[in-house]
Amino acid sequence: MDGVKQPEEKALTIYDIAREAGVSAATVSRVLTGSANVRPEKKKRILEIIEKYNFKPNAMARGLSDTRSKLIGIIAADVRNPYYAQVFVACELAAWKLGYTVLLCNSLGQPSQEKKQLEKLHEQRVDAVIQMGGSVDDLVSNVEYVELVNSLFGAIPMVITGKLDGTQCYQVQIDAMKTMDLLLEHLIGLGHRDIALVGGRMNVLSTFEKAQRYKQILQRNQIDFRPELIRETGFYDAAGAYDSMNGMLDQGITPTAVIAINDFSAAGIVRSILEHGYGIPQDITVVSYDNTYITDHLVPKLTSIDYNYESFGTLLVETAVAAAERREMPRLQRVTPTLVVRESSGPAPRK
Amino acid sequence: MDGVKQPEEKALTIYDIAREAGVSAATVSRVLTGSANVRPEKKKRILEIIEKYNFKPNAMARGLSDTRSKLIGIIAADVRNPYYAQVFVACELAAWKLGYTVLLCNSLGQPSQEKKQLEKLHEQRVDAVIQMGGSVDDLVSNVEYVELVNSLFGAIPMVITGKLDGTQCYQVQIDAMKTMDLLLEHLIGLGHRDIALVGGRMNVLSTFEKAQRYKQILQRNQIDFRPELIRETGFYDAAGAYDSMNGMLDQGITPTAVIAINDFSAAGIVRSILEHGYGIPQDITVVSYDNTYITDHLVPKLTSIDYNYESFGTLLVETAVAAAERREMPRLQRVTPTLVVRESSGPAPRK
DNA sequence: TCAAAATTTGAAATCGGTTTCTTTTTTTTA
DNA sequence: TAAAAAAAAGAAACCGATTTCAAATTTTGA
Repeated sequence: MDGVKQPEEKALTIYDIAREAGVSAATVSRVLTGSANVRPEKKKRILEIIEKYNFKPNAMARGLSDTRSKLIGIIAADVRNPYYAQVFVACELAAWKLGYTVLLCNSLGQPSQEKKQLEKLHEQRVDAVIQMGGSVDDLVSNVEYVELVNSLFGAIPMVITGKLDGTQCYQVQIDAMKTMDLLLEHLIGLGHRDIALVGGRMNVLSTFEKAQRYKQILQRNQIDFRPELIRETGFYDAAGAYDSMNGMLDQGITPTAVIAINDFSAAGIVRSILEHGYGIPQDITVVSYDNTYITDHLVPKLTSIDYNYESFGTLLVETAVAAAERREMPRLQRVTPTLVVRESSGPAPRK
Repeated sequence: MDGVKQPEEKALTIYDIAREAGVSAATVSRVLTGSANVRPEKKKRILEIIEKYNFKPNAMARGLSDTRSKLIGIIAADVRNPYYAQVFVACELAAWKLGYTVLLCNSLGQPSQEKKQLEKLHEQRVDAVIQMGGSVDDLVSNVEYVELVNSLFGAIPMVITGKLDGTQCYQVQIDAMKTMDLLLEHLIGLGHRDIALVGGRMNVLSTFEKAQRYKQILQRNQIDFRPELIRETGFYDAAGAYDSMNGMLDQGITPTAVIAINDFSAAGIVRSILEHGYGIPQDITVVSYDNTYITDHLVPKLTSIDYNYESFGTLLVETAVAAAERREMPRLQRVTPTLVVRESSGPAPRK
């Protein structure tokens, strides 16, 4: 093969800069960190040399010496799900502003993978870990994972989007109850009373909370709760929701509105409804969670709950950094969602 | 606030392990790296202690000492685009298998950001960088970026998915010509002759190549090239393609097939076509690039070009690691795409 | 059984920064 | 102008691994 070999070349060190500037390494370091005074003319000279070679101090050496890597580990269930991608990008931006870099790991729904990744992040000596999805979203916490987190916790603070019983993790949650309040207020306001809830798994904290709130609000509005309108699919994908919705419609159960547990599920639900010959929203209204770009791509565009990703990501990172720097932070914080109304929701049809 | 402060706790070191095992740190290190023999009974004892405390060696210290961080930096245009997310996850999996961890940066289409990120990755002393999207996809390479890459190249090998003139970057490309061959073979085989190409920007290498090949293949099939059927939108999003497709249809130009430059664009095109009262694929066939889950979510499901993400990601990472380890690798490698036929493509309607 | 060879092991240097502790230089003030 | 105070800068230790080199131990074989 017409192979090519990468040239070997070592990067400059602080000593190279020091030599060229005729000062000691300590002085260069002081310029780099700004931790102490350096005579202006020397400082200028050193900065010029740094600039000239575009010198960047070795982060490993720096991190070793001050035991701070300036790295934040992020464990997400799967960035291919735009929900996680949105949160991730928001985190990256926020981290960048604070001088931190992010290390992303996708657990892909495998608890064993989460463990390995957390250990790997520890090995990299990340200053903090943010975890979203996976074990930290389960209603019943995974004992093994709890143990690992606890054994690491003194060294690595963790910020999670759900909960992990028996740990001291910082929690930044989206107010799940509030999301359901917004959706049902919207739907009931439009005259809907037969409202289905499709997708997800009830042993996921947020899904469970949503379902609980759903029942509560129906009751408060004197609407009978019909168990057959809640469809737990086990997944958060389109296929599961599609099958589930097909099942419901095939059984002759026709709600006037459907709440999809996320945008992926909404895609499957929309397909099922259209294939059954119903119009959206004339016959059936569809609303969803996450407000990813999918809401914009489907026909009709979806009414969806927005999590305000920018502030969500910012809060996650700020909490992580504060914890890393051993500043005081509330153990639990909540982000307020909003409702974005688009084409897929309309008044309930007359019976 | 009911604030909480993170406990301070230092992680174990190799010296702690050595002390407890009654050996020197060097011996522990030898067990960790497997670089030299250690008497079996000692090795066993040391491993037990490591296991007992779940000790993980400090990656910064290790990296400093052997000048290998075992980190691969990835600069992507935007993981919120599922195309990049798919490639990224494939890279992460491949990297993990080789013992590397990935650092993800989203350049979000800003060249200044790319520069900063590349410098940051250098600061972290990543062993290699993989870049997809942004400057490395431009037909005309950005001089400033080329300079930066060249100045860093001795220290950090780069693998890119496009090209960067004047650099020695390793290239792993998707065979763009082949993608167009597959699509046109499919469409022409179905009887289509009025085939539009919508979305993207011609100063992006892959898009340019696709358009070139498009003309070539039409000519080869004695089909007149109609310039008004190529619509450069400047973007790779749904909105741009939607506007563009609306423009085309409103002008009374009605192709029987439309090639969308990516799945996002396809979403916009589908919407436009449906809103104009045409059926897909009865009246107009739509095919797209990327084969992300979006193809599955739209109604109808999209026929799309698949890049075989797993092998693409694997090749990117293997090239990066080989370059990092100064092994010989071909400068240019290509990945072969395939066509996935779904509901959105059908025979050309009779005139 | 004992010297020679082979294998293990530990002490110390090293990687490239930061930081403490002195020493030197500069500035202030009497 | 000289002494005291303040500021700047260098030498050296340190962070936690790996690795070289030399010393100690074990194994081999005559």
